[in-house]
Amino acid sequence: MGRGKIEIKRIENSSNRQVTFAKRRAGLVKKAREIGVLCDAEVGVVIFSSAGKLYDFWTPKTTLPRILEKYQTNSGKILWDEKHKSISAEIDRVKKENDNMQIELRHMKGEDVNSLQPKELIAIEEALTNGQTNLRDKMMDHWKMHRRNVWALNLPLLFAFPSVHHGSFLKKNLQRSAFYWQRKF
Amino acid sequence: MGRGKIEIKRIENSSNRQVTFAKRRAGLVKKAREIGVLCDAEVGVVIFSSAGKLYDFWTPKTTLPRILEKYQTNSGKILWDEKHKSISAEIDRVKKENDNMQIELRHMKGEDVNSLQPKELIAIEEALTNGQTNLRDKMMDHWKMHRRNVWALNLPLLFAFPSVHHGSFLKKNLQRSAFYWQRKF
DNA sequence: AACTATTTATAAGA
DNA sequence: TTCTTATAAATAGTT
Repeated sequence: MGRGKIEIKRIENSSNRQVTFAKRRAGLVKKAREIGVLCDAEVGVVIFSSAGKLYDFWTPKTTLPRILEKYQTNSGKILWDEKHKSISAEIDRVKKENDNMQIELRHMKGEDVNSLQPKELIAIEEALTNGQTNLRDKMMDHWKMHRRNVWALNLPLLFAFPSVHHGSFLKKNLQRSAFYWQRKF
Repeated sequence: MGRGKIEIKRIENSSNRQVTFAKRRAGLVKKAREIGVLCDAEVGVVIFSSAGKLYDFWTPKTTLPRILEKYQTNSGKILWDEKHKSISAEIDRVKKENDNMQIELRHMKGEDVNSLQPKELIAIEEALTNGQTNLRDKMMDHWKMHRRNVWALNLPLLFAFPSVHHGSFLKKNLQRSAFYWQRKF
């Protein structure tokens, strides 16, 4: 429909292509609007130019989410799946991580260990022992720093320095250092 | 464009409307295809008849999720948000749970405890001690059952029964029960 | 950005 | 309905 007939294939001349795009885009949207009005239909048109710019038209009252929802319902296609897939994978990954940590934590509390093998039990006990050792070292540092601070401030040193031991650091020392260890900070 | 000019308003005669819908729908899709080819554009057309039936067209290689993603990017409209929100909240929740467990686990390994308050340090030590106690009970049960089985099968009891102790159950008993504790199961 | 010769789409008729 | 065709509308090439 013009001075000459054209073949339907990509217009190589860039400025011609751009002009034709603008004309036909307007035409397409006009047609979409018309069929919407004439036939009482819901219509959506989405166009991206080759430059990636978006043009769209939706019949009035038609929000995109609404049309998409209808689209999903009507087509039975699982529109959201593509998007959801990656996100679901992420959730699964995190949940798995979660489960593993939960199990590890429970094991370190001595729970759910009945089905474990001897080697596993030993590994857990070792982890607990290591944790205890590390923690006690840190508690000792904490205490030493406290003691230094107390000394520097020329305050009386209230409690005996907790000695290294193999039982419960807590139980053996809590009483004599009760004030220090129980204060808020 | 026809035998007579028509006003662009809803066609009241239902069968006329239906015919026009079919014709114009075909025309619209043809135009969409043409602009897609001629102008190297991505085009999508979605049409719902007044009866709710879906017709659509997408330029080849254009999946709907892809065009929607582009749509979102280009339009800045938050297409996915509603669907997204709940799922994102779920991720956040799980990730938070994850972080907390990670912290707890690290604490039980004696890591990252420098900034903790005395009370918190004590709680962790207590947790470790409890875990150890529980675990050792279970290990003891494990051992007892093993011993019973051995007895019932009338096999020689290879190792001494591990005695209760306050040090490392592992260290004190691993040597004498090495075979049992180290076997695969 | 307008114009207009043509092609294309389609309203009404068969 | 589907096919036909006169006419309206869209638009390719031009200005």
